[in-house]
Amino acid sequence: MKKILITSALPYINGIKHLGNLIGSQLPADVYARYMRAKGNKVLFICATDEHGTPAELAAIDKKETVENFCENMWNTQKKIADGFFISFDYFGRSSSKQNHELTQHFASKLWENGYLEEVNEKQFFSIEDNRYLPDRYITGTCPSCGYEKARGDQCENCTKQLQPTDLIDPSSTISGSKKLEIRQTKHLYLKQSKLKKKLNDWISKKDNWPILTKSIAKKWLHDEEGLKDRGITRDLSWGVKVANSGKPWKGFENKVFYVWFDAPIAYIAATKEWSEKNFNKEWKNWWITDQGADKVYYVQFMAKDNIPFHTLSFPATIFGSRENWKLVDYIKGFNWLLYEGGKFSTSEKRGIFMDVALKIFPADYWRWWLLSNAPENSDTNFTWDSFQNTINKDLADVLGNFITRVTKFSFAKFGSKIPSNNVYGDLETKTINELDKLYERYNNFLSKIEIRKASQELRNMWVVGNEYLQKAQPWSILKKDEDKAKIITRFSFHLINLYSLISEPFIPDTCQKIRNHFGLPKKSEWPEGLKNSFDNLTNKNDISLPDILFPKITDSEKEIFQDKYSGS
RNA sequence: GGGCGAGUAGCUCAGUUGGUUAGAGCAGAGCGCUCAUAACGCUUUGGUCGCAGGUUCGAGUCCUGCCUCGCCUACCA
Repeated sequence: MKKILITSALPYINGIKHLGNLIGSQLPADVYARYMRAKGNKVLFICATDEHGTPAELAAIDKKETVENFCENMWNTQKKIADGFFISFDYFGRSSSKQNHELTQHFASKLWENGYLEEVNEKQFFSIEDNRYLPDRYITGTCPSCGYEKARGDQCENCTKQLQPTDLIDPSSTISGSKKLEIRQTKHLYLKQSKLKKKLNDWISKKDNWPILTKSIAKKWLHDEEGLKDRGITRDLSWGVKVANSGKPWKGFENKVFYVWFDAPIAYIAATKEWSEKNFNKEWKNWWITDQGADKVYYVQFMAKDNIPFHTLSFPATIFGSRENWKLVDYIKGFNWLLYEGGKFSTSEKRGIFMDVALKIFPADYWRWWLLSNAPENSDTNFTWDSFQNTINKDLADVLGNFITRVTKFSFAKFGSKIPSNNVYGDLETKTINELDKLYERYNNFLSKIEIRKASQELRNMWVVGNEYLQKAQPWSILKKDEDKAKIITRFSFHLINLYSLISEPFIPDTCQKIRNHFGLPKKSEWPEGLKNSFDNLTNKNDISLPDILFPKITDSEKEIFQDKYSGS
C-alpha cells in the first residue's frame, strides 16, 4: 500500500468552469484517484477554489455582492457541480481559508528571513473612477505598433506584440472605460526566483519521466533569454491574504495583499490542513512534511498547460526558499487545451459548454467518457457535437450498454430474476478470460502511467470482448437443446458485467454503481488482481432487476439543437 | 523573432531502443446472427507515413534543409 497525494489545479472562483477546465485537471485526477484507491492505496485527493485577485472582485461587483459572499456562493456552486460529475475529492477547500492566510504569511516570512524576497518600487496605472490599480490586461488602448484600437496593456491581440501599458496610445480602463488614469508609484515584494535557478534546474533535470509538455515549459522559463525572472508576489488589492511578516503587518504593505499566484499553490497544503482539522486528525503533516512521513508519499499534480510554470518553478521556489521540509511534487501531469467546434471556449461570448449546462443536458458519465477518451494529452483536442454523439452512441450505448441489456433481458425472460447458478465453465470461457486478462494488464499499465486515452481504449476493448463472447456462445440458440449450458453462458455473461462494473469505475462511476445496484452486487468495489483467477465472483443470491436503458442514445435532433444553442453569440 | 510540439487510411489517433507484407476506432462495402438501444459478430476496401536530400544492408522511426498547422513567450486565472 502506497500513500498517494493527488491535487488538481485550483479552479478560479470568478464563474462556472467549462469542459476544458474539467478535463484539464479535475477529471483526469479523479480517474487516477479512483484507480489508486480501488487498488488499495491510501489516497488523499485535494482541491480548492482559487478565490483571490482582480477578476474575483470584478465578478462580485458585477453580481452586486460583496466579494466574500460571492466567493462563498460560488464555492458552493463549484462544489455542487464537481459532485455532479462524481469528482471524488477527499476535500474541496478554499484559498481564502484561515489556514491559507496563515500558511501564506508563514512562507513569506521564511522567504524574507532567508533573503529570497525584496522590496521593489514600481510604477503602475491607477484608475481614479474605479478606485483601483489596474493590472496590465485591464488597460485598453491603441497599439503603437499596428494601430489596433482595442489592444490590451500586456499584449496586442491583433499583431501579438508584447506591450507595456505605458506603450498604449490613449489608454482607458477596461473595467469602466474611464480615461482618468494616473501612474502611481507603488512598492511590491518580489520573489527572487533567479537565486534559486540552479536548484530548480537540478531538481527538474532529474524528472526524466515527466511529460514532454511539462518539462519543456519548465526548461523554457528557466533558460529563456536572461533566464528565470524574479516575480512580484504582492498586489494593490483589498481581497486576499494580507501582507504580513511573522503575524505583524508588513510596513509599507498595509493596503496590499499577496498575488493569487503566490497563495494559490500554498492552498494545496492549507486545504489539507482544513481537511485535517475538520476530521480532528493531525494527518496533514504526514502528507506534507517530509520528516513527518511525507517522504513516503507519492505526490501527483494535475493541471492544464497554463499552470505549469507556477507548479514547476514558482511554487517549488517558494518551498526551496523556505528552507523547510515541505513535500515537493513527484509527478506533474499537464494537459493541452480543449477546443470547442474548432475555436476557443469563451466565457464572455457564451461559446462552448459549461459544467452546469453540461449536467443539465446529459448524464455526467457521457461527458466523462468523451472527455477522458479524448483527453488533450499530446495536443489540443477539438470537441465537436458530431464526435460526442458518435462516441457516446457507439462506445457507451452500443458496445457497453447494449451488451448489458441483451444479457439482462435474455436472462430475465428465460430464467427469471435470479442469476443462474450453473457455473461449470468450458474452453470458450477460459479463452475469453485469457483474452481479457491480456487487455487488463495493458489497461492497468496505462492507468498507472496516467495515460488516460490509451487506458480508455483498452477498457473499451474489454467491453467488446463481451459481445464477441456472446456471439460465439449464442445462448439463445443453445437454449433450445441444452438449457443447462445456456444458463452457464448467461451466468458467465453476468460475471463479465460484474467485472466491467468494477474496472470501468474510474471512467463512468455513476453507471457502475447503477449496474451494481441492479444486479445485487456488493457496493464495495475491489480491483481484481488479475483476471485468470476471478472466473466467477457472483454469489447464488444475486437478484436482478431490469434496468432502464443505461445509455439512451443522443439523437440527431438533440445534437443539432445543442450545436446551435451553444455556438456563441 | 525565439522556444516547444505536430503533420501516418475519408475522420480521430497509435506506432516502444531503425528490422519482414505500416495498426486501431469511427465512417464505407459484403456476409452472418436475431438475445439486444436496427444493437452485435465476422470479412473487407482505404496510406509515396508533409516535401526534398542524406546516413544505413535496411528509415514512419536517425541527420540536414524546407513547407504547413498548433501552442508558449512571465500582469488572465
